Amino acid sequence: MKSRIHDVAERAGVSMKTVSRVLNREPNVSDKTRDRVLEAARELRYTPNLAARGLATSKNYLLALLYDNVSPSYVLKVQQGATNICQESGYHLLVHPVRGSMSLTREDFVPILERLPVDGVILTSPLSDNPAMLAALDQLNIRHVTIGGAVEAASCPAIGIDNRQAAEEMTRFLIQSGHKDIGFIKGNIYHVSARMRYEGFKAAMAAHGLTVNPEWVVQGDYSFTSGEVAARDIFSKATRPTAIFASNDDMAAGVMAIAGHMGISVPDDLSIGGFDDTTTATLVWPRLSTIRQPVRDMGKKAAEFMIAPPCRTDDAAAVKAQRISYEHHLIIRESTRNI
Amino acid sequence: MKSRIHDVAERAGVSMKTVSRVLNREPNVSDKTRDRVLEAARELRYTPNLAARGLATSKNYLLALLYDNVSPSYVLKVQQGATNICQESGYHLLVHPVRGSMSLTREDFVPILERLPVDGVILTSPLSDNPAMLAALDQLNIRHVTIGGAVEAASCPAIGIDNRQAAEEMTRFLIQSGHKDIGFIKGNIYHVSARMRYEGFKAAMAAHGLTVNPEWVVQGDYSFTSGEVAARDIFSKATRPTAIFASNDDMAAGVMAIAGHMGISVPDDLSIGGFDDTTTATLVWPRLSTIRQPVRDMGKKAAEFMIAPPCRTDDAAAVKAQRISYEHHLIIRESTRNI
DNA sequence: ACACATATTGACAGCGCTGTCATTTTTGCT
DNA sequence: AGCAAAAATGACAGCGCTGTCAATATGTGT
Repeated sequence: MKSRIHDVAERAGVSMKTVSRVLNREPNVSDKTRDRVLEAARELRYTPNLAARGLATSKNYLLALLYDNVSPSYVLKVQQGATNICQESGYHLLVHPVRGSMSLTREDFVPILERLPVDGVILTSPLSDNPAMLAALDQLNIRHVTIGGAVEAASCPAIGIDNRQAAEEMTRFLIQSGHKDIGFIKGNIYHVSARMRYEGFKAAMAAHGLTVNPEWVVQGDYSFTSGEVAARDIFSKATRPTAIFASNDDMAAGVMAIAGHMGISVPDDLSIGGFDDTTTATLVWPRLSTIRQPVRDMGKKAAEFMIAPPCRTDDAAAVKAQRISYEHHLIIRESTRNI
Repeated sequence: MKSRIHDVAERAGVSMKTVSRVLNREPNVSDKTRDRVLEAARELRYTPNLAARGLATSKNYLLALLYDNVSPSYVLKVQQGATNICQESGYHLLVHPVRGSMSLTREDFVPILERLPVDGVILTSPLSDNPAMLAALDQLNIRHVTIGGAVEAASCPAIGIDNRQAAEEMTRFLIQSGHKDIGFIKGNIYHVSARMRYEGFKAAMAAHGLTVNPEWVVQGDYSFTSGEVAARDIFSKATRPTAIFASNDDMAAGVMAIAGHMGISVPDDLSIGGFDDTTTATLVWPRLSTIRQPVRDMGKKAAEFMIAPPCRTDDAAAVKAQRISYEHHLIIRESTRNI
């Protein structure tokens, strides 16, 4: 039924070790032998036994993707990218939700991580910036990479975008569309990305000599509902902004829902900007102008980092090469207009 | 650093085999010994080596969740349920997208499945009803369970809801709200669920002596965009229905977008019913009336089936117990109203 | 043709665990 | 107490693979 390396070796007339060498692309195998082995393997539909290989090499050929509470489409895209790369390298991806990560301590994470039989962990925001998680990973000496967290200051491979600059760009776009009265909905306080986006917003406003009306700046948590709450809050003030920049799409959708509810027309009475270009952005009507990040590519790159042999931590250049800021793109749709 | 079963055995003053027995909850261990072993294991922070265990038992302690193109929130919920159960049993979940599954043949699936080092596969719709996939699974003798496919006729453990009855219920609700002119948007033709929902719709209409206007029945594919296209189509006819039942939430959202675009007010001019109660349903405004299925529970049950020892296929009662129809619930929100 | 360096190949142990089966201990009963 | 049956425990092999290192084949320079 299931063929072993032994069978392939016999069929090819070589030793098991030679088969192993061919299969693992080790050097020092003559071309003739290699071909013979590959053919035998193909004929026997041989596939290596992961467990045995793992036992012998003390590798698991498994990566874990950890997430908490991010939008489904975001996780799924990261997942797709990572899975792609894993497949190419004979790895597999374990997906693991972590609930309520923000109230967990290092001691809570350790047992979770301990029983994850993986060679590397991919963290998505807000886990990316969770010091307890990072400490647990370090303690257990598990390789990891973060997505969507702080990139510059990262103590491990980190992948993200320049949230500050992206938020500036969106804000600038709104300003250039004629908006002066712009509201802002802040994201989850635990996400570094949320802070950076707010910074970017303030910077762009200041750069154009506009003042930020504190009544129109509301704390959200990246959820649709928090967007609704924030919108209600803003609309309850004496004056109304002509545009609202929500720091993610879900919250922007929340604003839109409330606007719809209150008979405020988007984009005629109110322009709305989002962030992330998740499926939500095109699901609502009018569709959201937003910032797109190459999430799938980020997932790919993360998996690549985890699969590649670890770079020596004393090689500063190599370490730095593991901190990557991807390009973002401003996507203009129907939720914003010139005034 | 990493402790092995050997260390635990030494510390507890017993043989490795006894430790193994305790850890695997095998019978025939005295309580005193068990306690001693468990304590030793705890002190040493012992966690079993999956690879070694897998090699010895020729099990992998891994399940795979295969999906193609379903809505992200749906997959993620199934995933959460399955992961829960896996964790309890020391299993792990591999998540694996399969793109364009409908044009793939058995020969295409075999290599994909072959290199999946798992003990069981969980299929979500439309994979659940894909004969090529099921054939490949059978050929490779891989245990599997389907979610959201046909339940009654299934040749393997199958989990779902009664789509027909659920669709009837939604239709009945619309009719009882005073609607007589009801349009229907059909789901992806490859999904058995889509056919059943359409059947249910027709049945309910017939049961109330209402005729289905073929101009208002449009083929969709479960995507948001197809909902938009279908809506445009329906709205281009001479007369307009007072309600549209889209066979999933994404398409319903598409209808809503077009309605918004065309100045058709929901629910005043048009009631819209969805299906699935995904996050989309509460993301749009007005929120969708829809049918909720216990997706997370279904994921849990699926994992349970795969982890439990296989039931003898000659035991008809046990086989039948592996075909489960969950209860659904009609959720009434703001997208529908009495007329 | 020879000695030597280099490239290729193979024998074998052992990764950490569990299944089998033999051995020892406990229990129940007369 | 004495015996058989049952329960608890342990010794050991081996799951399928790769790392180590020794053995063999091939090539090079004289």
